Amino acid sequence: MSGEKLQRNTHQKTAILDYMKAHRDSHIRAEDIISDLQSQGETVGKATVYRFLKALESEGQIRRYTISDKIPACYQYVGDHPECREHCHLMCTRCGRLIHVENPIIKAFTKQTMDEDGFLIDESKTVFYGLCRECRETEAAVGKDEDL
Amino acid sequence: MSGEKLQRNTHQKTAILDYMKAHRDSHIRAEDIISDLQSQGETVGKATVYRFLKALESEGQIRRYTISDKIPACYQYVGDHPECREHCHLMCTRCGRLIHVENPIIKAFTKQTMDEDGFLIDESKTVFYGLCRECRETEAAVGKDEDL
DNA sequence: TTCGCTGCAAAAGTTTTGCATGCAG
DNA sequence: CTGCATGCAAAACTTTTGCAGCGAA
Repeated sequence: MSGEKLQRNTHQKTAILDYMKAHRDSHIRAEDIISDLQSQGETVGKATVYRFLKALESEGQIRRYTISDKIPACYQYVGDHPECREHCHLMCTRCGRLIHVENPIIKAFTKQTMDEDGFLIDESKTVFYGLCRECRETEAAVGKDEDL
Repeated sequence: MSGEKLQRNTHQKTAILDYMKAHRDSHIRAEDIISDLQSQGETVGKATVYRFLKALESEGQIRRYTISDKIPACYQYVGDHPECREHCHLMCTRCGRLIHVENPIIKAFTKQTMDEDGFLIDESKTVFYGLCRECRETEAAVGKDEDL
């Protein structure tokens, strides 16, 4: 639970984690990390990226998910501190933005679900999908469906 | 919006959709559908399965997601009728069981999120992850961590 | 009969692995 | 120094596509 998977602190790991943190409000693919870091002059191979991404995911620092058909897997930084996982997230299916929400209503729902269904919700894993304000406004203005 | 993508009704499509409905309480991979249907004597190729799965997903009848590192993509039937999407789901990360929940608390949360953040939640896409009663009991009894 | 659907196999992508070398501790 | 981590390239998978033939309407 308090796992230290980073047995050695390499500049590759630092670069990847920094990248994830810097892009915490958007969805990024493994490929993005690789090409962006490499064009920044960082030496990093895809094997390292995939390996470290997987390690971070099992530590709970990042989350892996699918937004659309076109993008099989993307990753997002969700926080390394326990309190960062005490809330749930809203993800915009249009722009990929991730919004953190801490809301007592969800706590009430979590409790009720446990009482009625015996189901223990892990809030940190919960993501509400929908459209953020900006995307709704854009969509309303354009009146179109262009997906990403 | 009222799409009829099934322009022709073939036994392959029927078999795939029936399979999805029959297994609506668990997570299944494309590969499972292919091998299970084929061992039932159904002639169905993987191209057809992937094509139809994608069509069903864009229609909203099934949902695609990732549970664990080991399983990149799994699919689940979530209903073809509009009212079926008026609720959200609890998914057990241990056994993959999907539980349907209709709860006024969530409606309140949806409304509040819209008022405060301008974020329009699509409830039908929402999944709460956690442990179902059975898996919690099993886990408590075994006191172990074996994942799926 | 028509033309959308299917299966096959090849192609395109994505992720993992083996192994020699590099570098953090 | 020691041995975990990295990069490369090949392997293993997953998903998509082209195309000829099938079969539902």
